[in-house]
Amino acid sequence: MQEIDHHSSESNCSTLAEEMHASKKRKVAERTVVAVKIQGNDKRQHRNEGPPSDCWSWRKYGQKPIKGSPYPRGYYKCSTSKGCSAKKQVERCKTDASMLIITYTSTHNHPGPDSTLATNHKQDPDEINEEITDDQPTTPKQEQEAELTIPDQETNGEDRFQYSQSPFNSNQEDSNFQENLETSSVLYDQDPKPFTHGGPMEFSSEENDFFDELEELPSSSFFKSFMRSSFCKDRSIVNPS
DNA sequence: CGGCTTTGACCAGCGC
DNA sequence: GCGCTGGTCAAAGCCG
Repeated sequence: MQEIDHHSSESNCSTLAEEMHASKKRKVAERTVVAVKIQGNDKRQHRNEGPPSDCWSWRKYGQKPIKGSPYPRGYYKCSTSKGCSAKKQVERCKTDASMLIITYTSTHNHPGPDSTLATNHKQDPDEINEEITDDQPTTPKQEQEAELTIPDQETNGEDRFQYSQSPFNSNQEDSNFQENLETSSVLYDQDPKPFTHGGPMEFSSEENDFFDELEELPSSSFFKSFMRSSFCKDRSIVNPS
């Protein structure tokens, strides 16, 4: 993963970042990295580090031990739609077992889960929060738009999402981040509630629980648009590559 | 019975 | 060119 930068936890996952950088073995079209903090009450996570629910259905197709990490990485494909090429990799931060690093690859080529949201999320919601990175192009306007609207969300509907401090939380880091962007073409930034943002997302009580458990969710603007496109009714696929 | 997980094997990219 | 490592495949078993 060439484009990750988990400052997130400089303290937490510094090694992870290294690992990620080290693992730029495969050239991948587009990736979105999400750091998910798991809670102690998450049985599945603890048992098997199952994939945090993001409203899509995922089928595990592989697991590999990762060099330098005590935890294996799980490989998941989207099973919501047969032809969907969306995949994700789930691994634990080797320095912080409570952190899951989820790397989304490709995008869903079928209508968002919103339709399935209410009925299809068999995977229990886990908590997610994150920090994202991605090389997927998002229109500047979209990003701006998203960022501009965020403050509101931040101040009001915290009920669904709680983002903790992202590693890039400060402006300072943000600027540093920008620098990174310039050199790595990675997009980082954080902001609260990518899901609620944009609106039409409605979650079942189960989902709410899920979100209640969220702790930190720094997300990139791309992530926002990604999630939005992925989870919102009005949007379908962002990038059917 | 269908779908999912597990797991070993295989393939391919990258560094040396 | 070779070895290492990550990513995927596919068979077998499990579970609801």
